[in-house]
Amino acid sequence: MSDTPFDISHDQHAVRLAKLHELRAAGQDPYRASFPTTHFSDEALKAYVEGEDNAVKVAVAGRLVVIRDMGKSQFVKILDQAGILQLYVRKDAIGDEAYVAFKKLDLGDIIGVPGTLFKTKTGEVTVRAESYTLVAKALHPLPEKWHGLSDAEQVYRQRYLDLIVNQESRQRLLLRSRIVSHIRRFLESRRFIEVETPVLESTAGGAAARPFVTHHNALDTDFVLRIATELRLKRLLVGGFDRVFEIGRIFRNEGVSRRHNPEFTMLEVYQAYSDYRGMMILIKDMLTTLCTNVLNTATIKHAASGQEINFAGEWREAKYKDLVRVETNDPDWFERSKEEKIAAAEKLGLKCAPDWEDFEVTNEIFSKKIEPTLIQPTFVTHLPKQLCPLAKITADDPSTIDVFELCIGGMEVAPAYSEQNDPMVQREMFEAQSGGDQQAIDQDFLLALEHGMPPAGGMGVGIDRLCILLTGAESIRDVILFPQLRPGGNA
RNA sequence: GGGUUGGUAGCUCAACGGUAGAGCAGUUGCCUUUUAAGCAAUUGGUUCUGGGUUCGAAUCCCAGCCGACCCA
Repeated sequence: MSDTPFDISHDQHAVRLAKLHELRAAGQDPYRASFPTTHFSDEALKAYVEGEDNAVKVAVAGRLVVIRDMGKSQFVKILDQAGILQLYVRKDAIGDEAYVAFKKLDLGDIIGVPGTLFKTKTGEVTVRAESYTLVAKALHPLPEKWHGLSDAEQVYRQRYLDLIVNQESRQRLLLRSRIVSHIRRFLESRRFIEVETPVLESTAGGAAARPFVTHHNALDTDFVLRIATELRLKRLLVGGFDRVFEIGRIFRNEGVSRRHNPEFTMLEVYQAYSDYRGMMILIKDMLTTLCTNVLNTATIKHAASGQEINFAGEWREAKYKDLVRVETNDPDWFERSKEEKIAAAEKLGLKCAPDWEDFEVTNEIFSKKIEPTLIQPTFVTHLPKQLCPLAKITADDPSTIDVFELCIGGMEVAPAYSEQNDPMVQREMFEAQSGGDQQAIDQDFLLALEHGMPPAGGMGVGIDRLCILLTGAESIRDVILFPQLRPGGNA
């Protein structure tokens, strides 16, 4: 900026603003309304005909992410949704005036380029530019090209920068999109219908969790954000929608951690006339086809343990009580008193609160000592009935329910039940759980059950956790585009 | 909520209590098939904020803000 009275060469934002004003002064619009493209970058690469340089015409557009200036020609790379594409821009091809302007472009600018495909001497399919259009000027510099953006806070707060500059992030989040898409297609192919149920509810049901509370002004009523979609979807079973699913945002007002975001995505599936055994087949088919169709592999590397997780072959099935008996090395564990259980749990290095119920002590052992060791896909079946009031009681053991928890990579990925459809039993289980608090019971749901709900298998799949597993991510924040952070911050 | 740890140039990172540096990016030159392109020159700082200790603080102490990890 030699004609600028002050030296702004150190201030990249000011330099870019000056270029913007220069363009406007020359009568050009640095923010175009549109630019017609013919190919995404991957399509352009495929469209090249081997040995026939400059035979195929394309028009591509994207963000400038690499500029290699060699005087009278430049190699640049643009990034679009599909990936990165190289362009070759020659002074003698686009004209002197346009070339001078092209040299003033900055990394981060978005350009549109018509041209022809050729292969460079190093074998990279490249667009030979015939002209170019600046379609959107970037006023801020991109993060460093080699290391990318590594400040976790900025990665989450300015995800758009992370997506531009960190290709692993980009790939991981695109993969999430494909995973969700596959799940939809898989279920639809089996005649499940996708439905949408309310996020705002009067009572939070279907799970045990603290809800977010909000207020409706016109109705002057408090609502809670849903903590599960279960009770709504079962009403649809009553209504004759025999196979339904919802991929819905769930909100739980609890801590944030590597495994928890206050809002997360849950798939819930219900299939009338099936049961938890039917859900086993469904989830296994869903995950194995997901692996073959989306990941193109039957095994994935488990980031935390380094083990290979194998989705092919038979999946292990184990009863909850058997796993606990083995872990505690006590065949009579379930005959012990609560005090004996607490003593044994503390010997295993666990802390138990004195006000815990008997089953909570056992479950602490399960979730802290057993679940983390279940790396290969494992169906844990027949959980104690206190853990879920919405499932059918096991016929030959009234202390357990007909359910499984699918554990993979040491995490609970999908719980499934034979759904309770006896309205009398359901009411008793709700009352036992709520401790007599009638307000906490969803009376309308019970009324629906009294109209007759077909027997059904139901299942919940934590989409975020599934994505952690399948993408090898270390944190839930890495598979959520915009994870929850405190407002404000430095970025 | 508790413990540990971090915040320095646009980005990635250095700097024993003693003049705050490098690479990339930027700016100015050279270069018409490059691959983190190259060569030469060069600009750029409220060291997160506020207190304190000290002759002197990016560095030590206290508080706060925002993260990360572990635990509850």
